[in-house]
Amino acid sequence: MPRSSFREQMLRVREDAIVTAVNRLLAEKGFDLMTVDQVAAEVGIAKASLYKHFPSKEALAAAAMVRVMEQGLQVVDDQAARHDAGVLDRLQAVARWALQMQLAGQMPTLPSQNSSLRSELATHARYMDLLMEISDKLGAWIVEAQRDGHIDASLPAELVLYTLYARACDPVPAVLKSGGRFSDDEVVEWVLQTCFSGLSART
Amino acid sequence: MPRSSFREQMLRVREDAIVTAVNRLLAEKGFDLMTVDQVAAEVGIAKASLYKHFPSKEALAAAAMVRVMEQGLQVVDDQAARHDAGVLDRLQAVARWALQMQLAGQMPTLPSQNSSLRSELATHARYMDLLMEISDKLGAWIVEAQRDGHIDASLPAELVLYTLYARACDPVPAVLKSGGRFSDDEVVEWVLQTCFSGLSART
DNA sequence: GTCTATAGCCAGATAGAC
DNA sequence: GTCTATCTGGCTATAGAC
Repeated sequence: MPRSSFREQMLRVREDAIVTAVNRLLAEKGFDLMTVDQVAAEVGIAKASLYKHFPSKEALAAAAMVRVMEQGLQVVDDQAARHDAGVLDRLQAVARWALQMQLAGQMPTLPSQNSSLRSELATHARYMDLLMEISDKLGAWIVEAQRDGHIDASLPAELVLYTLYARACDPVPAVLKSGGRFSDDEVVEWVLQTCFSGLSART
Repeated sequence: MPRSSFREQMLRVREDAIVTAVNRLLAEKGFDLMTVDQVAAEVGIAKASLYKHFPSKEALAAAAMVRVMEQGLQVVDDQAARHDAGVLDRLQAVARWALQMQLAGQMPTLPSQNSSLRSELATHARYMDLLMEISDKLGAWIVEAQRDGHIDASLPAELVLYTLYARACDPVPAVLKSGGRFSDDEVVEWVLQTCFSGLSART
């Protein structure tokens, strides 16, 4: 329908701006402290207009989570296409991306205790699909890394996966950065090093 | 004043019950999702009575944090009194205590983004004193462990300290436990192992 | 689909009797 | 110090004009 494509494009651009604002605010303050008024103000539209695009605050957060997970899945697939790297390098590259996003203030956090948000996300098909696809792919790499002796095979693969996921909301990088004495890159590499050598097989 | 001691004792018992309820609710839902009504209901008194003991919700949380840090300081001092253990064993024992408290639902969490709470805590003398005393003592052990080659000396001591503190709010143990396939002790030891071998000196 | 204005709700905090 | 009842403000969400 070329007749409606311009309007649809405008719609997508507007919704993209909304999701960008939500993403930033979620990264800065988390879901509970983010208000819909702040989102509207940051986008520069009225609050009621927001609700024409998204039916609830939870839906706003879900949209931001979906977008960041699409980006994450892209990173995973990019790593899968590398033929020069082993599974450990790929896992590290994904964790590095998450840490860099977090330090750049672009990683939305899901304060794991909010029930309304969690139940909404659990019923969000696209979100759950992305979560499972990423988990499956990372899980396969983890099992392979354990088989090859790069990751301690006595650890449950779940523990390894959750430990990697937890880097996306690790408070340590932000606190270290706030001290002002280290660069982002230093912080990222230190955290990566302590994380992965903690998971590595005993020598 | 022996005349007033009975009343004062009752007061302390009542306030202790309040702090216990706050502690549990903070561990369960965090500061933002905990309501003062819930605290009052759990203690079995009216909300207005709470405000006779503590002037604000933030003060309630601060009291709970002070108590848990007094317990933590006690653990640190107990470890300092052990003559059979090296610094690494002592650091591990403290981290183990924090993880066990968390899995038992008794470790209050401070969702690091709330500004009203953080500013109140920053002006809370007893809280800051405890934080500094614990940090000083753990910091000394960390430096010693680095000098002795038990912890990677190329890592900033700050990073090591924050990494240990972060175990108290690590989401990994709770998620692993919720799967139901592992015991608390297994989870604690796995997390400790990955944490400390990540910090250990390269061999 | 955008806005202004407001409904409805809930949580933190307080008044005032006892 | 405890209670019941209430105030106050901020938040999500919606009504209704344009």
